[in-house]
Amino acid sequence: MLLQTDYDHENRQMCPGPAERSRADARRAQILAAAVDCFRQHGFHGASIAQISKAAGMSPGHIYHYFENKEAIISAIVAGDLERFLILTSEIRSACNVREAMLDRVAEGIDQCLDHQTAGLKLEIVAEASRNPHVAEIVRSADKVCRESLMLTMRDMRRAAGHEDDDATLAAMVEVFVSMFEGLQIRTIRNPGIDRSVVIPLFQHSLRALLDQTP
Amino acid sequence: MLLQTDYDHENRQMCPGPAERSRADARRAQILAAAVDCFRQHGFHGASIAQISKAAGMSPGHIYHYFENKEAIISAIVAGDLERFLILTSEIRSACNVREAMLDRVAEGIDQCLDHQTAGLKLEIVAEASRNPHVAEIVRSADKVCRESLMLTMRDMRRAAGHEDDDATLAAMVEVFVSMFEGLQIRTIRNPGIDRSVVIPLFQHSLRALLDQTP
DNA sequence: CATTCTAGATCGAACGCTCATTCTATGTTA
DNA sequence: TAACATAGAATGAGCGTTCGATCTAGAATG
Repeated sequence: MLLQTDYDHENRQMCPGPAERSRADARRAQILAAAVDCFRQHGFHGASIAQISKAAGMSPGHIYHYFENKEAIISAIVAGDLERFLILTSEIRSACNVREAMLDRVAEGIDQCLDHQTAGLKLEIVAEASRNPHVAEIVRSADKVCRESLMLTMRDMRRAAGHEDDDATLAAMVEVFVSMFEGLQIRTIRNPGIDRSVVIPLFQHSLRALLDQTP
Repeated sequence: MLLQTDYDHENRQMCPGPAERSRADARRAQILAAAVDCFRQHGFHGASIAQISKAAGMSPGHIYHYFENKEAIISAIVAGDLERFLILTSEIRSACNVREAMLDRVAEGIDQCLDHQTAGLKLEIVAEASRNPHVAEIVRSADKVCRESLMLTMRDMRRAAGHEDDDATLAAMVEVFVSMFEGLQIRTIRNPGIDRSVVIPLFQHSLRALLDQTP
């Protein structure tokens, strides 16, 4: 939803149907998929429009019908990435036993962080955010939403266990919680031989200690 | 020591003295400092030789007297970065009470990870390693040394507390341990408003749980 | 001590290339 | 026919890198 220039031009007689409503949206998705591929392989600045256009099966010039410039493609990818993350957190939040749902899904989260391709692009995005103010703003505002969602989740979880924490403590819990996962993205680059099956139980142990801590 | 082409040409009557022995080494350091600055601001591929040469106060061509090409500059920075990390871990290892030394230095480590400038460059390096095989090799071989050093440290620490762990468990402990710190580097970009004074005690709590765990 | 020599230090213009972006012409579709 | 889709060449800027010319400081020479 973010960053989608309203471009609907009457929208094909009311059928928002099958994920790709208009030809324009299909082309847009096609470009984004190709760009993700290229950015993974060469980085934001290493990948050229020529490469992306070749991967997307169209001419370089044609890309500019759908995106204002290269940075707009980057922004769209970042926005899509974070939209997906928001969906994940809202899924966790809607589970009946949130604490167990969280711990159960740790393995899934770890596997996602350990995926080399995914991790590479995520790191590329953060590195870009550390110097590109426009990307930084997208990343930070979405991160804020994610943190707030996680804070609410944790407050419920802690209340159910009889703890009442102030906001600062909850925020810190969220930071440490997220740190561990995001750190794994770096780990998988620096040590591709990491053994997931041994890391998972340790991870769960540490998370339990974090979530159950008494101040 | 790494990446220093033997370039001594008789070395000024035997005085390896004050950190910068020859003029060439001084220039080299000057270029590296300027490059670090530029890379932080624009990334490895966003920063140009022209920019770096201006920041270093010399002509573009002159840089090529000291570095074969741009990637050699990147490699030198990565190598220097990791050399410093190795010094840090060896310092921790040589403390008398290693466990307490480690927990004491958590705050220091956190502050370092939370430094926006440092974190930005570290992330740039990892992102580059995720696609540049040459950088990846430097990063991974140094990471291996660091992990081995940390494993030995942890084994001693755990033995002193009466635990005997196998290598896989120790390796996993190291991974989770390092994950938490490296994750902070991402956190400080995604949420610059992070409150260190609340995060530190939580961090220490979680680390204690990790280091003292009974299998 | 003055002069010449020389080799490294340094410069900055020039090269060839690739980039992001633009523009015009043509194809397609309804 | 009208509006949009698409191609691909053109543009100009900027890139990493090379190269020949100049500068400089100390060694060699007288």
